[in-house]
Amino acid sequence: MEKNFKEAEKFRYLILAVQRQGNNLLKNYLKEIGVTPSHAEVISILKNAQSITLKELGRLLICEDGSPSRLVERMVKDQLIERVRDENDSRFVRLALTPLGNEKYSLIIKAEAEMYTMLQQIYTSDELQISNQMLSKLLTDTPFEQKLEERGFGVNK
Amino acid sequence: MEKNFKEAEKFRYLILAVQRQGNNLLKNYLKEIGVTPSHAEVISILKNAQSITLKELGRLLICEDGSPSRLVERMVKDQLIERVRDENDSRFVRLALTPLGNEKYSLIIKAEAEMYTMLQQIYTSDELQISNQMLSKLLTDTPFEQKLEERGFGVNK
DNA sequence: ACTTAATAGATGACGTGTCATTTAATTTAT
DNA sequence: ATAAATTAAATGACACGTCATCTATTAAGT
Repeated sequence: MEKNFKEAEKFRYLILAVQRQGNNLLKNYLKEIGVTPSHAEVISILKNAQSITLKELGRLLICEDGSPSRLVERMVKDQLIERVRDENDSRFVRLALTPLGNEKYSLIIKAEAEMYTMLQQIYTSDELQISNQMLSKLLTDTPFEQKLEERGFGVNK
Repeated sequence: MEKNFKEAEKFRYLILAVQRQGNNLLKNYLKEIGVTPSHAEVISILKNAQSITLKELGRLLICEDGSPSRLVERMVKDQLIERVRDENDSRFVRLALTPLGNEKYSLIIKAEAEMYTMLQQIYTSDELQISNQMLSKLLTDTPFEQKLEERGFGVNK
């Protein structure tokens, strides 16, 4: 067994740094659109799964766990999405993009594309795949594995 | 140029997921010690660089940027560290571990070692090195590159 | 039918990180 | 020597995520 944890410790901080750096980058790209990276994630999910419930959204979100009441609350206030009580079971709230939310979506796609392009300038296609495989290994048997699976980012996708 | 951003998008969410999963794991390990991952980072830095100033701490921290006044404030209240005004230039505040902070440090080391051991059970030594190289590439010419360098996690360390 | 259990979501309280501003101390310029 | 500029840290305001608790609605058990 390894008793030298230097590389492991380095990995820990690299993951933190890369996540924060990427988030800052995306935040800047999204700033002029007036949304945060979390907003962008919600809007993207809603675009691909209209009329989802709050609970289902929570199951799909990577940026937050538990029920995203607070995040949704803010986005409703910002007129990005709207809450609609379910007809059959009024415990559920179904979420939908507003016209404003739809407008933002097309802008978000462009901002994200810029970031992904930048990433592809640093990593070759092979490197990106290898990195994804390596990172995926760390999520085996964690709640995130299922989230990513349901989002279409599973191992064999 | 790639127009298919699927892998890049997957990478984005994998980084977020891995960071959050790792943070949750560490948070649980540290819970019984009564400190957070951020606390652990500060304590580790202070152990290796006694009598550092608040500003220098800010330069070294990965978990937060800017001046970590708030983080330090809470840790002082928790009696983990103490503030000492610099004799020569009383604008500066020098930070030092309290006896309690020192006690926590030895426990933190053990908790972190458990996590690093777990990581080493998932990754081979080679995989870990490759991952670190890959992640490091993303931080080229970013503020984090310098932080990691100063922390002893530079490219050739 | 009525009571109890389970479920979805909302809410209060809290810890946390960030930014802009303010305060205090030192350095520089005149 | 004095005034202005610079610097370190503290502080107020705010956005965010998490947890425990509460409310409302539906389902299950008797």
